[in-house]
Amino acid sequence: MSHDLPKAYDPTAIEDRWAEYWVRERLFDAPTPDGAPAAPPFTILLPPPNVTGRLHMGHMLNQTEMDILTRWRRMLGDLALWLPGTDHAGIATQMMVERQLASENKSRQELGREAFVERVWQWKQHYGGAILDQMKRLGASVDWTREYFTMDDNLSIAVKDAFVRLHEQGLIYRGAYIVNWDPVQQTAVSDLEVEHAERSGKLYHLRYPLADGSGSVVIATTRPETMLGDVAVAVNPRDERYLTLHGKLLRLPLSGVDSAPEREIPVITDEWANPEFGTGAVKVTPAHDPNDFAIGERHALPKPIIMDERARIDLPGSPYHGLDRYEARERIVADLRERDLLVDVKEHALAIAISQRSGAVIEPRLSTQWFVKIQPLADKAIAAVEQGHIKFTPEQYAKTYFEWMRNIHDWCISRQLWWGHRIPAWHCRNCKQITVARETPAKCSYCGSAELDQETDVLDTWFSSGLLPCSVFGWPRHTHDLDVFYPTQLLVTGFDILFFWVARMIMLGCHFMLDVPMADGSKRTLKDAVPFREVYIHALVRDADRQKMSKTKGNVIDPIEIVERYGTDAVRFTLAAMASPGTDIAFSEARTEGYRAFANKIWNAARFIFMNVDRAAEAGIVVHPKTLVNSFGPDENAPIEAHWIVSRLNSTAAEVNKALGEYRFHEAASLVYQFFWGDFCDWYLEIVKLRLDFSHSANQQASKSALTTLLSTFEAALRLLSPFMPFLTEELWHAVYDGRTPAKSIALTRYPQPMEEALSVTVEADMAQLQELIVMVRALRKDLDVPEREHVTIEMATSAQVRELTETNRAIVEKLARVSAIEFPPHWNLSPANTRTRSNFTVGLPYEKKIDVAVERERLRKKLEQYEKVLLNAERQLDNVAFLAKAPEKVVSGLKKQASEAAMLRKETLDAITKLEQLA
RNA sequence: GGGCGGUUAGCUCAGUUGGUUAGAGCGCCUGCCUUACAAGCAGGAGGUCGCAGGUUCGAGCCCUGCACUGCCCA
Repeated sequence: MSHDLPKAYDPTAIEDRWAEYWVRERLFDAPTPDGAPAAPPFTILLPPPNVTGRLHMGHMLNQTEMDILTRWRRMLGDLALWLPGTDHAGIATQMMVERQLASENKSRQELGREAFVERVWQWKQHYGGAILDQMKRLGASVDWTREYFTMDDNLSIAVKDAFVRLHEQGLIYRGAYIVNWDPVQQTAVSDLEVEHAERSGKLYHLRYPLADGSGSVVIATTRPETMLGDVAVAVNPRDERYLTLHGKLLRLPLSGVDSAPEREIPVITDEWANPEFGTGAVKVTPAHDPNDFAIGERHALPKPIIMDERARIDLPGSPYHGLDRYEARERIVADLRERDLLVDVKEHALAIAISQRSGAVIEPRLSTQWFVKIQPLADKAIAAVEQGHIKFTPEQYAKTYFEWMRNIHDWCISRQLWWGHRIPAWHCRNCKQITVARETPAKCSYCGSAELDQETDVLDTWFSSGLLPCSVFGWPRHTHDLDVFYPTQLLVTGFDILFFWVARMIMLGCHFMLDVPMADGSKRTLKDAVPFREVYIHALVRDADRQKMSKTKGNVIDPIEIVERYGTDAVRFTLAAMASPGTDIAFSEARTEGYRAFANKIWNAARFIFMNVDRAAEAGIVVHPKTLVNSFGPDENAPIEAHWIVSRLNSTAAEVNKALGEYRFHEAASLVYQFFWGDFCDWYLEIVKLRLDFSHSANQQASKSALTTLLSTFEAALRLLSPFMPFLTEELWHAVYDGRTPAKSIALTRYPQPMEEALSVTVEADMAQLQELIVMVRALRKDLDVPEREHVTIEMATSAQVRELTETNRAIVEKLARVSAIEFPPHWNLSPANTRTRSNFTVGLPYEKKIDVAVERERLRKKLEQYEKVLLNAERQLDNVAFLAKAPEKVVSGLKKQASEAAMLRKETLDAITKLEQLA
């Protein structure tokens, strides 16, 4: 047996090897079954990381959770399919390549669209696999044969098809509206890609003179430069200050172009004007403000655009033409001041919109874009969750989801980028009509002209990723994959893309899949049209001080670096152990260090076990690994620790399975941890050392039985731990079988399931009794300063039952508490300092120690206080008639028992104090 | 402004429909190189569960108010 394990666990020595093995052997491929699947499918889709991305802690948390669940479900026997892939990430990728071009002093405009897109593909071939390679290294158990990229041909077909269908259904329209314009990227971005921040700014009070020279109006604005696009000044109709001005014309200062006079604009009345804000009079710039746009619509005002795509003033002939918006602001303010039209400048906190991608301040801008009429899709998406076809964990996210979905706006899906799915619409040069089609049309479907130009805009990236749950399985074709794997079971993701992606998948999935019949040909209902049945939303990974990680703060933790230092398993375990639903994770290296120690602990337990297997083999006792896969249980005559550890294993398995089913990763992880370290190593291994005597004089049958239970329990415990620590368990599991494993990987074995017959309440209670005794003796030894290595005699006073238990298991107590003899004297002569009392027994240790009466008195006083507190609390309730009448019997009897125990302990302690005072 | 959360040991967090002495990891103190493991073993200290009321036989958990704090949306 290759049992020469190094003394300390070194993850770097084994992880690469297994990561490569898993991929090479295609262990996690889930080929499409012929016909109906034999096992229930467990399908899960990786939220596709940006193809430009590098793995960060959020990814690692997300993937750890998915991997734990997928490995678990696979080990439960499900047909587990985890699909990996990347997102083409329109803006991010385009930016990346443009930056690369810039370093070569080139621009995409110089290159031209076709060459630029070609260049992006080259970039993708080169660097696009980085994040998936990292995933491979971390051992994600995905099916690599099904890897997708959102710009793949088949997924592009789905995108085109979805667009055309929505268009045919009248759910796509094109129109001029105010959008969030990113002047750096020069594209529209969605509301969701815009962040709001508070900045200190200024509120300018400007005077607009009346055209007839009879006076003026003072308006307040935070953006004076937009005055060049003003078409009116609005006042509230009920604002008495301005009643006389209704309908009058104002002369708009600085609006002269070339030698033309300044424009005249009307004073209009609109409820939007808030008498409380500023001066109560507000300028109206319909092309550069969403609210002003609405006013413009209501009053049929013109909507002149005064800035170009880069947010520079675009008014040929104006002295401000060509100026950047902020430069223009300064100039305009200066010019107004010079003309005495600047009345006041006040400090003002303003909310500004920032483009998430480029960091540029968003310029609201009137432009022609493509939109999805979202209400019909949202209605289905709301119904799907309301009717329980999709379940959120934590539940509160359903509320957030509803809130957003019920206040949804039409979705602007066009982007002025080159990298992405080009909108399948063709403009006719002749009749100006638009032809939308799946294939490039030869002629205009309106006038028949062949002079067609394809729309230059591309689709929002989320339009394609929103289709993934259908498109990865071949939609719009009705494939067998769709029959088998759709809907997916689960989506694991972060709350930050709840609206971006989760909501859109639900909308698009519900909308399109309703038209795809079920495998048996029956009509699909909403229940099976949903893209996934459950959504588990995880929290944010923060740094150890709970700060959000950010590049600017410099507190970003690189998961790969941490993995290299502590091992993948330790990092995974840290994330799992801290992943309590709904709570952000403050990632702490101290915890990871602790879990590396845990891995090391298991490693060393294995070394100990293998050492004994080898020793046994030398004595001719061979435990065949083959027997291990069968259900096992110690024989009737086996000692208590054998029955106990098997019972603990089974109850732990029951709890872990339950916890994983409810996405309680932290609970599952700590249960396994507790079992492996606490029960298995601290207690069972120490006890079992008593049985591993393979000399000829020993009872070989008993030794063999002990070794079998030891090895079997360990093997099962490895399986229990495997989804959390796949590398370590894979390595040790192969070692357990000495290369003759029953499967290619521990990941392909079965997850431990609780067996009723292996659970024993009695054994667990008896063992708890022994543990309590051992802990008491150890504590007494410490108090009495007994040297660590010295063996001592102990005395006990207890019931016949506990006495029998203790005598039967004398060897255990003697070994674990370093006891040489246990006596049951008829009379108790030991001093209080040498005595400890628990509810079921009193134990004493005859040992001379100069007693510090003060210390001992203080110790007893504290104990007394504790018992009295418990007693008081119990009596208070037991004296209460209402409590006795209303509380459940179990609580009452439990409390009675507790009260009598506390009373007894209290008396013992009081006696001890009395004796102590006599000594002093 | 609207919505959703959080406040429990020095730190980071658990605590499932209210029910018997509120737990864990790390850190801290003390003693041990006990031949699987010093990345270890053993023992220990440490909490009036943010504050104030209320409901209940019973509240860390439910209700109201307050304070502080985080996030989302407008």
